[in-house]
Amino acid sequence: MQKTKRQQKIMSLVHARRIGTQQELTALLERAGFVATQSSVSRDLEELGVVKHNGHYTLPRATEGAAARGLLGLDPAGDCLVVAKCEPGLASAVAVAIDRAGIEEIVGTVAGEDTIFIAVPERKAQRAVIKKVLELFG
Amino acid sequence: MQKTKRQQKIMSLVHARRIGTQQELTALLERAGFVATQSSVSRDLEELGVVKHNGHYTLPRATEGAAARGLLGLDPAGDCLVVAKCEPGLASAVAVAIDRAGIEEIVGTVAGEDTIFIAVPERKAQRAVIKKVLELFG
DNA sequence: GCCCGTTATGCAGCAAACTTGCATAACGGG
DNA sequence: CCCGTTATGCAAGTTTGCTGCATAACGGGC
Repeated sequence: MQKTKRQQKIMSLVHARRIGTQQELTALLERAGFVATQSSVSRDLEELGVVKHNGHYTLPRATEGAAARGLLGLDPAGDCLVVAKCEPGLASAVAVAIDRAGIEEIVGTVAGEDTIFIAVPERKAQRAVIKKVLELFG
Repeated sequence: MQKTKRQQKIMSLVHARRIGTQQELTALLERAGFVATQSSVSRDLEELGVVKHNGHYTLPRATEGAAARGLLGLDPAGDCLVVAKCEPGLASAVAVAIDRAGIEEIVGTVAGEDTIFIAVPERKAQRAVIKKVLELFG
């Protein structure tokens, strides 16, 4: 099974260059010896949590603006959770900001010391929420 | 798949009575509606970490050690959550210990008064996390 | 050492889950 | 409304997991 290695390659490619389309990424993968279709690439990006931002794919890493406000990272978990990592003690403040944004896909949030659990209805909403929260803190 | 339920039954049986052999346990299981061979029971005991001590099977020291440090139980919930029950007031301390362990499958944790939610990426990771946390507190 | 009761394990068969490509639907900018 | 791009239902092929059978390995008692 080459899925794992292909995804690793995708991560390094996404990190190294500005990739605008899945077709482009598919071609780069093929040049690296990983033959796959756009379907698979789409699913890989989904699993890896890579999002398209400003016209190119990028790791869902919190921006400087977000870090300045306590948000360090966002990760999907299962189908219905998004986990936000925050600087110690700031999770509640970040959660309040997220709650106030009134993002429709969010069912509810729970904040601990440095972590927030954000409940969403289903997988599709995870990416939307990650994107919107990043925008909120960008 | 009845493996999980069978193992739960094994745990309750081991907790409730003095069971001296796997044959005996197999018979008790069958009486409870779980038909399985000694092979499977052997593998179950291995997975559950049940050991033979003083001539009968007993729950591993790991659990006792864990209780001494505030952790009372671990249960999967849905596909992406593991719920840890703790002694009142100790959830945060237990959560800190879990966080510090740096278990790779864990996406994030949120601690309440006596309960911790542990987010994992998917179902497969639940078992791994439960096992690793138990080892941590053993 | 030799039995014999007990436990562990290699192997094969079956079932469930995963991965993938194809075709096509859904989305979104212009 | 188009068209480039991305997501997804479906089916085929593959992998992984669970199980029982047969049997090997272990361990206490003699």
